[in-house]
This record gives sequence, C-alpha cells and structure tokens, in this order.
Amino acid sequence: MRITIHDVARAAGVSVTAVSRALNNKGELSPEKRARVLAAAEQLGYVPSGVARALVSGQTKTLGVLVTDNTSPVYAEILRGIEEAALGAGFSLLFGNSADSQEQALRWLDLVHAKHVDGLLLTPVQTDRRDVERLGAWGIPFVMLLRYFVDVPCDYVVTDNVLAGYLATRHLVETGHRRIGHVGGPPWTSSGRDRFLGYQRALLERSIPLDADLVTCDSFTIGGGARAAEALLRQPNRPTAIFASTDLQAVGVLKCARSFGLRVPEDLALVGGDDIELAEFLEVPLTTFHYPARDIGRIGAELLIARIQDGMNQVDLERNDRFKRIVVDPKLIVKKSCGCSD
Amino acid sequence: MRITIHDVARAAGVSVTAVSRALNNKGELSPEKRARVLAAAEQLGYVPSGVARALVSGQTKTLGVLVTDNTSPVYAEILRGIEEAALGAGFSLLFGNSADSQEQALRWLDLVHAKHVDGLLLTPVQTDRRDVERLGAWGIPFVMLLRYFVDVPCDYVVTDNVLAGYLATRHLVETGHRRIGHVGGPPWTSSGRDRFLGYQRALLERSIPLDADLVTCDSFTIGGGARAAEALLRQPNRPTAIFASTDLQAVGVLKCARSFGLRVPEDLALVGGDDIELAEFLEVPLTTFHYPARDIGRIGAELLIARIQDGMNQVDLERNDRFKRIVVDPKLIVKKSCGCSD
DNA sequence: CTGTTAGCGCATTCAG
DNA sequence: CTGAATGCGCTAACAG
Repeated sequence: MRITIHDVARAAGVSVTAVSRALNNKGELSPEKRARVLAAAEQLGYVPSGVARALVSGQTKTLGVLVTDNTSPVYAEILRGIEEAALGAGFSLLFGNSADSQEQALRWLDLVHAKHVDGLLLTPVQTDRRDVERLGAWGIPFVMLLRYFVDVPCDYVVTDNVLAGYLATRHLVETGHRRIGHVGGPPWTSSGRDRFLGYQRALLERSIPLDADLVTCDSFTIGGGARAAEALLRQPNRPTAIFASTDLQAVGVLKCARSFGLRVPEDLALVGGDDIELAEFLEVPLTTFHYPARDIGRIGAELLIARIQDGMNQVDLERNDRFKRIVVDPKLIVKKSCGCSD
Repeated sequence: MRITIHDVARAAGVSVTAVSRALNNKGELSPEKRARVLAAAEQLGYVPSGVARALVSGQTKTLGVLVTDNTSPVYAEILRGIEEAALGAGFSLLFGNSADSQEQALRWLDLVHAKHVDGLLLTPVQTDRRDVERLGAWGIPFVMLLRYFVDVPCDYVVTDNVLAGYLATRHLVETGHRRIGHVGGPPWTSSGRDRFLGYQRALLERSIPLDADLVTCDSFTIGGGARAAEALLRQPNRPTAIFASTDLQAVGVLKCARSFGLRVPEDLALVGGDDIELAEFLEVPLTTFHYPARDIGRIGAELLIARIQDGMNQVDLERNDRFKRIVVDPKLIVKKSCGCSD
C-alpha cells in the first residue's frame, strides 16, 4: 500500500492542505508546522504521486522521445544529450524507436499522447506527414531533430546536411576524382536528400556532370551501404570514389569493396558521414564529417522545455512565427579512407 | 482543451459509465448503445487519459529502464529488445542512464518511482546496494539485466560471463600463449568480475600461474581499454596476448598497441567481448564472444511483464523462492585479432 | 441493461 | 495562517 498525503497529515497532526503547502513550499504556513510536516514525510518515506499531480496540474513532467533507431550511434548520442537537459529540468523521458515506419511511429505517438507527455522530441518519419499532422491536431509542443520539413513551421535542430554533402564530395573532387559515386539514404528523408544535394552541388561547381548510374539510395545502415555499393561497383565503368551518406553505410561499402577485391583508398576512395566513435578504428580509418550529435539532442530538449514552461503551444507559435530553426555546421574530418594523403 | 469521457457521453447521449463500458468492452451494455458511443468517440477523436486511468487502477502501463550507457552497443541492443516486448504488451518505457553512478541511479529511481512505473528493468550500479534496497522497500517488481548479486534474490537475465572469459582465454592459451594479460572491467561489477574469473580459470586449468602484473581494471570503454593496455604494454616483460573484457576495451587496446608500434595479432594477440556489430570491420577484425543482447532485453521485459500481470510483488517472490535466473551461453567468434589462423 | 455516486491522490479555491 | 470542500478524468460498486 502506497503512502499518501493523508498518512502524512495524520502523522503530523495537520490537514492535507498543510502537507501540500509544506511540500510545495507555497501558500502560507507557519514555519513550525512546516517543519513538523517535513519531518513526518521524511520519516514515512513519503513520495508525492506524480500521477495524481499530473491529473490535477495537467503536466506530467515527461517528454516523449522518438528516434529512428537507438542502436545507431548518432541517435544514441542524441538520446544522451536529451537526457542531460531533461534530467536537469526534472523531466523524464518516454522513449521509442520508429524504425522509420510511419505505422510504428503513429502507434507510439498514440501511446504517449494518452500518457500526456508535455512535449515531444522526434526524428519524423518523412514518408508522409501523418505524424506531424497528428501532433499539430493534439497541440502538443514538439521539436524535430536531424530532419525537418521546409513547409511545416516548427522548431527544429539539425545539422547543415547540404554543406556536409558538399564538403565530403568537394574533398573527393579536389583529390582528383571525377567518377564519384553516391550511396544515399532513403530519398524521403530530408537528411538523405540534403546530403545528396550537397554532393550534387560539389559536382556542379566543378562542372562534373551528374551520372545517374553513380547515384544509389538505401537505408542508413551497414547493410544498406553494402547493397548500394554492390550496385555501384559491379558496373563496368565503376566509380573511383564514393561518398556514403553515413559512416554505417561507409562500413557497408568497405565490406562490399573487399568482396570485389578493391582496396580502400588505393582502388576506391571513400568518405562517410556522422563521425561515429569507431570511425577511426575501422579497417580503414574513415574520412567523414562531424557535427555535435549530443548537443543537438541537448539543445532540442532545452528548446522544448523552454516552450513548455513558456506555455506556448504550437498554435501560438504559428501565429507569432517565432519558431527556432537551429542549424549547426558540420566539419570535415580527414583520415585515411579518402586517400588524399597519398 | 482535452476532450474527456463526459464530452463523449454528451455527444452520444449516454452516461459516462456507458462510455467507459463501451470503450473497455466490459460490463453489460446494449450493442446499439455501444455502437453509438464508439462512433461518437471516434468522431470526436477521443483518447482516454492514461493519467486518470493510472490514478484509479494503480497501473501506469509503464516500465522503467535503467542502463549504464545507451551509447554502448550492448545496451543499445538491449533497449531494442525491451522495446519489442514492451510495445507488444502495450507498455511504454521510461528510460535513463546511470553512467554507473549510484547517485545518478538513485535520482532517476526516485523520479520514476514518483511516476508509478509498474516495474523496472535495470543494470544495477554495483558499487553499493542502495538502488536495489530502495526497490525492495518500494515493492516494485524488477528484473536485473547483465549483472546480478549472488545474495540478492530477484529475477535476472544475464550471460554466463565466467564461461565467456574462460572461452576467450582458453582460446589464447591453446594458440600457445602463456603470458596473457587481462583488461578487466570495473571490479565492482559482476560482469567484470565473472569475466576475470573465467580468465583465471582458463589459466589455472593449464597450470599457468596468475601474474598480478598482467591484470588491470578500467571502465568498459575505449578509453578504459587504452589506459589499461598502456599499463600492460609498457612493462619490460609484456604479455604476448590480451583478453579484454569488452570489444570497446579491445578497441582501446588496438589503439594503444599501435602507439607502441605493436602489430595485432603478430606482436600481440587480442580477444574482446560482446561481439558488437562493428567488431568485424575494425582495423583488425576482432575475435570475441557473442551472446544475444537483444534477446536478453526482450526476455527480461517479458519476464517483468509476466510478474506484473501475475500481480506478484517482490515480497511474494521472496517467500516462494520462485525467481527466474536466466543465463544464456556466450559463444566464441574467431576472427583475426587472436592470430590463431597463422 | 442503465445511470448515479464515490473515490483514486493531490492542489487549490474558499471560507473561517 | 488554516482546514474543509471541490474537482482533475476515469472506473467500479451500487442502486434502479
């Protein structure tokens, strides 16, 4: 049996109101009584029920966090960052993976909506917009991470993926490559598209025509990278370099290159993305770009918490056009896989 | 303004009880009314308040999950496994990292206790037992993952770490090594200790005396592995092989070996642990041991949910001595770092 | 079959 | 300063 405010009141010989006042330190109360209550509460090991508080206050002090896949190093980092900010502000985290499936995302969103999360941090599934539409309808404040929609006004924290793709590809161009393949991510994701746009821009800048045969798309995973690389490398006139959207995909490329008997970087230059912790310890240390994933999570959570505490809901924001769009710059990390030091 | 059961009742022209009955499909209710209620609820987009339900039922349909560090691949996998089982049963996950700090763990436990989690999955911080003692006092059902206490009766799901350490070390012995160093984990963790015990057993079996200079301990991270390896490799009579508790530590060993100009496996054989996804793609593909981390999470969650639904609390369990202690066997994965194929 | 009522634990009016 | 009373949204007796 859980002990309640009534038990404390009885033990301290006061009313429940007095207990509530003492514990929340608000309202008038004689110091003497306050002390008596606090002592009784301490002695009984009383813990106020968050559920009851939530029912009366309408605030659960809980944030929902929906990511694509927490086993991916980038999302794992983001989660850490979110936690840092949330715990500091007294918020708990209801966590879920979408696996980039809209159905799974919607199921999870329904679940946390029923649980009255005060706000939401999410990497949207961008195959369609049912998720963000639902959030809008519910009026729950939310902040997008890593991905955004140009025409959905909301807060988001992302890295400049166009710049990232550009830096990666330009580096390969400058190293002398002209047949540069691209292992892209799912085309419906803004991150995947933007990195591709950066790739395209770098080529354009040097007047290298875009060769459709050199552009592939697959999931942001090792397996996805391997499949995409397979399609690129089996071509008679195969690329001499590949820009893979993510380090995980780049690992897939490494694996595939090995099976083709190609050495990296001698036979195939390679640049990845995200700068995962293990990038420098791989078979071939990976040239990649870095951005502060943990900070993205932390900043997103801080922003969301500020929104919640300001009591601004999405509608208010829309009216005021006061959304924060935070974009952090990536920077190129040159290691061995691009072969530029040869 | 959130829409409530009263709104639905009014819209359908029935009492709130009727609505409750229709939605939960329990109690008597004419099919005709039921249909009318369901239609109204659907039409209004009504979502029952989990908070209110929790207050009355005493069940939040929420599980707490406390891991050491979600950025570590093993915990990330476990989290996935937990989610699989939890979502299927309609449970949400309140997530947190302890960073192996008892203070942080206790802070988080207080938080989720106030939120009335129905149960808890955790990797205990084993520096002391305040965490499990608190859980016992609260009477919240919990299941330990990856770590356990011999003298704390409770459910747990772990891998046989003694066997794991034994398999890893025996393999090195069989390859002809006699000076085998050990990069261990934090000595207060059961997983770290057990892997060391396995190491010790393998040596004993071959009558190789344990050399205290060859045993080091540090955190289960790349940095920890590098520091520990540094201590081992700078010795005049350095080991010819190292068994590192985890793959992450093994990566640290690789890094350190490189800085000493030692080639792996030619100058230094190496075996890691956990079989992280990237193990085979490292500078030197890692010989390691594997166990189903995701399954451990899933099984733990299933077990916990069964406990919750059976309504058995810790006290009942203690009386009945019916705790489940699930131990899954690890198996050795031979790659290149051990040098056995030479 | 149905609706009225009484809490779940708490914060917050509102009269004393 | 203080406490009794109200209600957050819902479920479960309880009477019709």
